[in-house]
Amino acid sequence: MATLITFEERLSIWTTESMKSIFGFDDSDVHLGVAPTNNDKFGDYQCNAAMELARTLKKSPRQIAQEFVEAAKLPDFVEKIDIAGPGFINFTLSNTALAEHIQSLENDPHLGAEQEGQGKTVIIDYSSPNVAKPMHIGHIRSTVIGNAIDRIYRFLGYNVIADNHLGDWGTQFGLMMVGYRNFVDEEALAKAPVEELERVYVASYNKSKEDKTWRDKAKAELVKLQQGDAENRALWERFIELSIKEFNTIYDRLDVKFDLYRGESFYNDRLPKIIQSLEDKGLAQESDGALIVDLEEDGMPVCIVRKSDGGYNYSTTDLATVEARIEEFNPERIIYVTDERQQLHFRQFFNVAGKLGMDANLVHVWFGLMRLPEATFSTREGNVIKLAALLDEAEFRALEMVKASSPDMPDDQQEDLAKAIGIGAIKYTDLSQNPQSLVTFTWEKALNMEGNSGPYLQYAYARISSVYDKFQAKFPDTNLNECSIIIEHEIERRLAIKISRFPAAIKAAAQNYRPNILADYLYDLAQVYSSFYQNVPFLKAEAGVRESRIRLCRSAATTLKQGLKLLGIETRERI
RNA sequence: GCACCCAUAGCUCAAUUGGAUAGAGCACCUGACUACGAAUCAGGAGGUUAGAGGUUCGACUCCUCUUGGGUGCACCA
Repeated sequence: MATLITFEERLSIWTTESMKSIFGFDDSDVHLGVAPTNNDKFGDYQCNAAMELARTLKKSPRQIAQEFVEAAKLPDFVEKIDIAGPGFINFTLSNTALAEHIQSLENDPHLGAEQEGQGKTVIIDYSSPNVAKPMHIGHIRSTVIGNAIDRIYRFLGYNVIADNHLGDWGTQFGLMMVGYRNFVDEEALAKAPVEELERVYVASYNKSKEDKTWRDKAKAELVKLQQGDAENRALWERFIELSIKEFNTIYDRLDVKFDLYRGESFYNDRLPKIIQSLEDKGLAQESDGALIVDLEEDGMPVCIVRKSDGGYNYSTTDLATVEARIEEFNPERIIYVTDERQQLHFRQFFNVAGKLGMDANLVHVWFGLMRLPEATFSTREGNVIKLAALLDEAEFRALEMVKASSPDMPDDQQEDLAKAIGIGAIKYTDLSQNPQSLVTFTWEKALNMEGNSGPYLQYAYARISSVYDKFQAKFPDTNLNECSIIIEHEIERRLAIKISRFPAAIKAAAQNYRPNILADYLYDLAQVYSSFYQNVPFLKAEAGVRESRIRLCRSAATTLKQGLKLLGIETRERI
């Protein structure tokens, strides 16, 4: 297994130790390891330490590099070392070592990725739609990004608990109760439950604005619900049940699975205790009838933990949620995936959690809002796109494409393929950009099927699969595992290097909570593969070279498939 | 008013977190299907990284200011 350590790690360990012994120091702030080069003409990995060490060693960077190169004994997997520019030390791996490494990766289900999460539990809180409101385009990012992070962490060996923290509690339910009893259309409810519930809510909300008795009635129903009134409770449970059922149809289409569906209401019993401990610690104080935590010292506005009417709000619920999660799961980390508007809230509540001594590493992964080229999405403007409609459209466009390019394929296979491609396109669009950037929604971009897109990757995968199958049909007696990979051609080398960097991409994506790092990597990999495919023969290559190239293809395919799976994007052997 | 975020090719986005000549896709131009699958490939053109200072061997990246946009800021979550 030792050979599965990445070249980057092996080289970094080696340069670090060599630097220390050659120049005689024990520890240093300087980063002595290597990084991948961004251009193959500089070799495969570079070490930049010489420049940084110039000051402390009082020598020129070139001189430091020179002394290092002369004194160091190269590891056997390095073919070449040279100095360039101001003092970059560049390393080129040996082709033999590279080939052997790729071969050994084939036996590892994790393709060389270190199982850093063994024995650690991580809770990921994502998607979290509100009960009785249909999921719309604003929910896609939390769901898709959260799910990719979920998959990546599982892959790294973490015990991941995916928790859908539904918005199932709050003042809106009073309005829902009265609205439901007066306006509901049972037929519409049977057809599209959540849409009808939303309509009911909006109608009730509008009426409450001009009708005070309506408002009072809603409030009374809310109090009854909170006090456990059986009838209201049953109705509320029905809202939740209908909502989850409908959300699940979306999650099924997106291949998203949660371990828990614990809404805010799950933590209700704990809220008074949270308030109590805030008061016991002298953290909370009365202000205008509300109970607040003053965060001025920490440079933030006050955090309200109990409203002047005695009700609790989401900061309190979130605190209780953390407390409960720590007690039950003892997580090493809790990751929240929400949009950027909640940054202040999370900073406040993380701060208060710390003051309460809650011992968990709380991380807010925020992403930029999705907007239209001309405006923001808003319910009032009526320009919101429902998530179901978005997925329908994606599958529809993909189906047209499949029918055009594979007219002879059976209908059910065309449909299955269209789903994989359509959903893949949507997910990839979202996952291939930095989460923390404002996203402008266009149908053209969301459903892009060419160039840097999900379908491009799926297509590359299908082409490899096809070649591989043809090879097996033509040479049924060849056992590829007995045929060595031989790296000679420049494009073979590029592909092998690319494959060997999969673990680094995964690691960076996990560390930064940015699936786009993985998406970028996979796109690069697919590009190198496509170039390989188009520029050198393999089925038609001479024996020996042929098997080597097919085996390299197989490695690329495995990596591509695994990587896409971690983004939640499906692959098909035939497109 | 205060705080957070953003600004990169005509458009949509990257840039291994401070490294070498800032890269992709779309659109535009040129070339490659009688071929292991053209949803592809090979190439061309396109940049004062919003602007001005600073930090250092080195800045799209860090600091300060300016401009332009987004989002929050006491009882909705």
